[in-house]
Amino acid sequence: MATETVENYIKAIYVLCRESPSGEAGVVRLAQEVDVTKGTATSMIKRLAKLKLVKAPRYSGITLTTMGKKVALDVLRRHRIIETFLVSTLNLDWADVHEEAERLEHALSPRTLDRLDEFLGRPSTDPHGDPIPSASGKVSELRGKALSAYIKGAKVEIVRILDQDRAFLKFVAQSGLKPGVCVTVQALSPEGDSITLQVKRGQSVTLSSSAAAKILARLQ
Amino acid sequence: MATETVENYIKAIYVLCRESPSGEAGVVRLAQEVDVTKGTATSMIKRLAKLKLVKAPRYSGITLTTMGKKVALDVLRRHRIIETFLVSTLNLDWADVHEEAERLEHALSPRTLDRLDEFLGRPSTDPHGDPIPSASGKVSELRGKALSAYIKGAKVEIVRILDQDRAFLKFVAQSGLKPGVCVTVQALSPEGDSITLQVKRGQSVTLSSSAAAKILARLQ
DNA sequence: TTCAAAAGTTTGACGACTCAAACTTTGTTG
DNA sequence: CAACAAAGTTTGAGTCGTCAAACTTTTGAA
Ligand SMILES: [Mn+2]
Ligand SMILES: [Mn+2]
Ligand SMILES: [Mn+2]
Ligand SMILES: [Mn+2]
Repeated sequence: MATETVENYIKAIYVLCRESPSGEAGVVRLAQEVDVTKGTATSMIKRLAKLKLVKAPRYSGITLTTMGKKVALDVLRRHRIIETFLVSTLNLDWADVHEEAERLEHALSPRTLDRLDEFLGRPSTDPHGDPIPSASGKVSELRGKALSAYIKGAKVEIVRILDQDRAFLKFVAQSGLKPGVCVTVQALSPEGDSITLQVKRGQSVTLSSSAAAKILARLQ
Repeated sequence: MATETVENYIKAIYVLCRESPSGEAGVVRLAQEVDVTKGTATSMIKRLAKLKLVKAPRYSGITLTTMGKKVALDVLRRHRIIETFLVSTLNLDWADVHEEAERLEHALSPRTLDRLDEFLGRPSTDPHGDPIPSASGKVSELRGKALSAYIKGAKVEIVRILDQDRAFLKFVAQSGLKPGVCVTVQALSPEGDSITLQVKRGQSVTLSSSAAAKILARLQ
């Protein structure tokens, strides 16, 4: 089995590859993500390559091998099932569960994970709207577009928040923008670089475009 | 915070001290318990002493400091609450949960532990009858005497199994001797070194004295 | 009392993970 | 194109946790 550290690097590489248009991860971003120096990240990447989990040509981008992807989706599945449990069963705060799951994801056996999944009713997304990979390693990442991509008057349902940052999540929850909530695009201001949403009758929220880009929604 | 390895050593030392009549742990037994060589255990003990978690005079017995005891009870609390959850909520097998808790016990934050404890209704013992230390670090170890200590005809209730070994736990469960069950001492055979119990009307079980010594019960 | 076996310690070495700091390559940009 | 910043790599060193094997101390039988 991959060590806890290895799992963390692989998961981070997976997420970075998703995010980047080139589909490759970079050393500096990876180092930031796992909170080590870039030298440390470089040496770990060499080890991951030896373990056949990544491909990393010298001075070039990092990508996961098929095996690496499998490990990443496995960790992600554990992470998201745990988050779901912490929120829906133990009533922990939406914004706090990421950190906790970050540790617990490495300590669950397959059997216990499956029992937990069963207990939760086999959920398809976690509390942030992130899709939960299946036990066989399949995941449907595509659901919804960024709030900033909709036109004025659009009635949409929030489906996913693409950010684990506690402060951001607190703000999102405060604004009543959790997944499942329906909102209307009230105004778009390219000059002001912002978007205004009507959450409920009489309650509206203004977000910067960069914030709106991290909130996915779908029509109706 | 103490590292996972440190927590495991401290917990093992606590348990060994409980078990031994002298109240002290030995290096060889400790090494067995945490599954390392005795040389490794010795060097770890030196580190634990530097951390002020144990007292360990050279060539003599190991004891926990007040701080060490606090750490041990904290880990034990986490371990037992997790075992309770795994059995009573996720329906995992009585005999399997020890291993699982052995890993999870190091990954729970105090807040999550408390929520879990609350969710479970603040249980006072785990599925094996082991007492759960309070959040403030108090525990009542004394409850019941070994089955082998009762006289013929005694009607007793099983309260605790002093062994985490899977095979033994499977056997105990098979025999219907889980905590909470009431049995009658049917026969004692000092020659045969065994004890026979009536579990239900018509169903009886014979145990060796050494097995019976690991099962605690109380009158009535 | 003696002395072997058991208990405990020391030594030298290793793998995993990390850092700081010096270094090399790559990609812009004037 | 030159040169410079950003990205990536290398080097040397340190901590943690571990082993095997040689060593020392304690202890309990003969
Ligand atoms: Mn993690
Ligand atoms: Mn999430
Ligand atoms: Mn453990
Ligand atoms: Mn137990």
